[in-house]
Amino acid sequence: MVRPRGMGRSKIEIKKIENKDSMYSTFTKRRNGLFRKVEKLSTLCGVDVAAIVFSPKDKLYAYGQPSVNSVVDRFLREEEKPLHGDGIGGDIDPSVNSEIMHGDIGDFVRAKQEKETTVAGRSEGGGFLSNEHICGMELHELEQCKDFMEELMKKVADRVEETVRRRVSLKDFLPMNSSLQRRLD
Amino acid sequence: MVRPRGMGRSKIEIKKIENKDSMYSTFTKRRNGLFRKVEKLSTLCGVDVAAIVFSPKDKLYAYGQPSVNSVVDRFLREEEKPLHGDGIGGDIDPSVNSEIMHGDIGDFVRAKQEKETTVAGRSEGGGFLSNEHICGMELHELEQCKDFMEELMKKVADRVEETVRRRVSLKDFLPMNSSLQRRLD
DNA sequence: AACTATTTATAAGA
DNA sequence: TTCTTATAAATAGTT
Repeated sequence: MVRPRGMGRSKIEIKKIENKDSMYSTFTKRRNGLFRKVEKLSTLCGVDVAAIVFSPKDKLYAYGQPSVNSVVDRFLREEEKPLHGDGIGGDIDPSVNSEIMHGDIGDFVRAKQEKETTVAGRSEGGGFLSNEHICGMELHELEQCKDFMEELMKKVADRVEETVRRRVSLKDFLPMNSSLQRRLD
Repeated sequence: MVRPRGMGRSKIEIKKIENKDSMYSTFTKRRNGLFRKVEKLSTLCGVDVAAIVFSPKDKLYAYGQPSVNSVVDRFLREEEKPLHGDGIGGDIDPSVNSEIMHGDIGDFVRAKQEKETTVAGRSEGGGFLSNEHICGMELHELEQCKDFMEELMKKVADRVEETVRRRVSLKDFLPMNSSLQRRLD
């Protein structure tokens, strides 16, 4: 049977798409494409990236590594600093850049990966706690998960105390709190 | 005149690029590519979009329509609304209930999820994050650890919300993230 | 920066 | 919505 050979893509003008169906279709495809790009950029370069998109119906979609909130919080902290411009539809190049090691979580994770455990903070593929995992858990399992994470937090907090040699409360782990950030920058 | 120079591109694995020169080059190219995508999506669909990127040296780059700040502000306002959760890597579905769109990013997550992993977090002994591990971490690594756990917390919280469909007192969770806290209060 | 072989993204259709 | 496929767009490796 002779299929009229698929029609391929045609070049389109970059201007608002008037046909609503086409527009929604394009929106979904391109939004997904954008998020894929974010993920790849983040993984390839070990950097924090986020994209925030409002749909034609004003629904919010956002994606970020390590999380949208952490990137936004970081953005806001930078914003507070003077000496940088915000481009309207423009770009920003804020002042100082410290020599912070932007190591991936994979640094400490990789060591453990030998034992079949992928920790996917930077999702290299459903890792340590994938969405599938979490969605497959019952409440009691979630509770165990909670307990486990509490334990981890304590360990980390303890370690921070040792390292920094002064009191560090768990509050310092709040993304908004800049004191820890300052020490790390 | 046919010049045989220039090899074409080759496919690359999506994992951290170790060679710094290549990495910086890739970072710049892909960051620009990302911003181009943002602009096109915004124009074609008439929507607000922003992308925030931190470079390997922690410099901030951002682009948005109509401006980064307006999109971020809008994002934050949506964030404050109750009944929505962060998903994988931080995709969000505010306002409207259910119809969760975790599938968006989840698409490629699923695709890579050929390898099942165990919820290794609950390791009984010497698991994912042993004391050894934590004590071997530098501050920047602890920071990464923090971010990672924040992400996990969100996933779990989100799952609880979906499961129970009512407010659940996760206040017992450690106060790691203010926005999470707000949602749960 | 520029170049170009390839890979990736995607517009139209089905 | 999902898939197919021709074609446009992005980009890795190199100069």
